[in-house]
Amino acid sequence: MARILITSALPYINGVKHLGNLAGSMLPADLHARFRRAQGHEVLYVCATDEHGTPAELAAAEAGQDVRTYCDEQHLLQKSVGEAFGLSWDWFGRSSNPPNHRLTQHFAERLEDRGLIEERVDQMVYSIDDRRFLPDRYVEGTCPHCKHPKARGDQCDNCGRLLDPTDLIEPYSVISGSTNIEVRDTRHLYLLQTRLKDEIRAWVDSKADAWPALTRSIAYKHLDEGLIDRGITRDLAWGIPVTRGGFPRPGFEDKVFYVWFDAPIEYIAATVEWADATGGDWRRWWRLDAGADDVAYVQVMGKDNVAFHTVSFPATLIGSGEPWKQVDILKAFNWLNWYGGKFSTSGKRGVFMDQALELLPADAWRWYLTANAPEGSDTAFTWEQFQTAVNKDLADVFGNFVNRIVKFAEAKFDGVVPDGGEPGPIEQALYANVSAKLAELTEAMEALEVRKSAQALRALWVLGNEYLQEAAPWTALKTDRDRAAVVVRTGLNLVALFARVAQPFIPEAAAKAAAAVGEASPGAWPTPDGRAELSRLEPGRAVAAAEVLFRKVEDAQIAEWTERFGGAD
RNA sequence: GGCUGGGUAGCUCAGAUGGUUAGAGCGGUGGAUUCAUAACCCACAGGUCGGCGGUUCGAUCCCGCCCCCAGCUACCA
Repeated sequence: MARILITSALPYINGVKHLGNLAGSMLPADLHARFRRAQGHEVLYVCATDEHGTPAELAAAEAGQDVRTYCDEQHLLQKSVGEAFGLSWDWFGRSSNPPNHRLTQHFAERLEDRGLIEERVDQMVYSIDDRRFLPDRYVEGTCPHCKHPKARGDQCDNCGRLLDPTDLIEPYSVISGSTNIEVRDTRHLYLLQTRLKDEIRAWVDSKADAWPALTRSIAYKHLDEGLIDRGITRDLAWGIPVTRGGFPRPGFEDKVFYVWFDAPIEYIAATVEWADATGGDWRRWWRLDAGADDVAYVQVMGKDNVAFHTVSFPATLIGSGEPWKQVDILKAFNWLNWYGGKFSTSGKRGVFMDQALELLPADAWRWYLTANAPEGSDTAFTWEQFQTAVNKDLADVFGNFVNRIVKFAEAKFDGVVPDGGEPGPIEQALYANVSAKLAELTEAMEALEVRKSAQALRALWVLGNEYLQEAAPWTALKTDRDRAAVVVRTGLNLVALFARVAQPFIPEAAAKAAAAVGEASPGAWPTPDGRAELSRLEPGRAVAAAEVLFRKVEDAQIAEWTERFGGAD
């Protein structure tokens, strides 16, 4: 038994997340957490809302709320939606909570003590009417190169050139539209990553073999281009105050730490929140000097987050000089696309988590999003494919298998696991096939290969249908009741097995399937011994057909949803 | 612009350290079966493996150039 720490990228506080966010971080992390728990490992899966930064302040203002109230509401909303999706967090924290304040300030002070922090003066655009500094992309104006009228301060979307806000012709604030803006000096703290580059590279070298290609290449890209020093504070009101010696840092009273500095620290802080609430020991998971050296730490995220997790956050931890647990496996996902474009909050493109649950149960979405996870490249969401995944895989192959064999047992064997007979050649072949597929599934699950895992699981379900087709208990029953009893007993064992291995993917349906054959769920992850795993249910045990596990999605529903959510352009 | 990843059957994607017939699911066609959610099971798919050129006995897999999509480019997160 091992100890496994799992974190998924923190969802930003600004509204319920769309299916792309779910598919690329929280869901695969949950899949792995459930799998590892079923294997009997000690698992801690933590997540949190990422609450600081400019967008949160602006969204709160737009909602007419103060930021704290806004974040309180959004946090509860995201928490409840996540739970409704079956995300099995051991803790879902908040980056705005006190533990993260303490830890973030600790790291910054610690880094400064070690000579890795420096004050520098930046020039930033200040909007006089908005009374705030503006990040580059919150300034827009006319592109000096192509004359596009809505070029952002960091880049022109029309001609693709990189820009400075001062390059723009007739710049204005995106927030208010005001042209009453100017460039002001502002003092900020910089983390001197240049002094850590050798240590960071050495650390990446030590880890990279275990990382997938996407993760590894992004990490080395940043290292090879050369690390630069990073500003870790911002001119904002909402965030973690900048301290020195435990007191407000002179000259930084109106500044806070940059959201990307404090957000990853929340992985640790969320564990502190968990420990405070449950009496657990957070140091045992995070401090190598407190027993964390045997922890395997898995991070799951979208590809846009990789640099922060392979370079920036490690810089913080390495620079502290303290024995912090660092990531071992870093799994990154590409994007789930929406009909040729992206899912987009502002553009109301795509389906959001709360909306999805209004349409169908979480399991339907969980299955689709894992079986079609954007692993190797960006992946397109289509309603047609979603319908197919639910109808074919879940209803026809899995749901129908459970239903057909349990109903048969009810009709012909008094609703109990039948006794009598001995396994024959067909069962021997089944044992071998099941053993092979179980091994394949387990291997893929351990490697966090999500699509491959889903394929192996489906292949396992197909083995059940193939077996019934070949063994044909309905025919055997006419001449040889013992033979039929063997087949039905084996089939019911398959149901129990399927429920256990399906549980990480589709926990609700797996629990129903397990209950149909009198099993609890979640059950233990099976060994790759097909014979043993299919000989577990004792004869005489009562079984009862569940309600239909998965109802089919009708063409009319797909048409309606396509209409409602935009679907094809 | 630079860097990174991707461009494979109608659709969504696997895969190959270069070598006889490039795979899966879905869709489509044919067949078998009747226990079950008109479900399941079996068989069949000939796609210039983005384009052009090169290396090689041989390239879809190596090299060069080009085109397209995505990400990052450090003050969006």
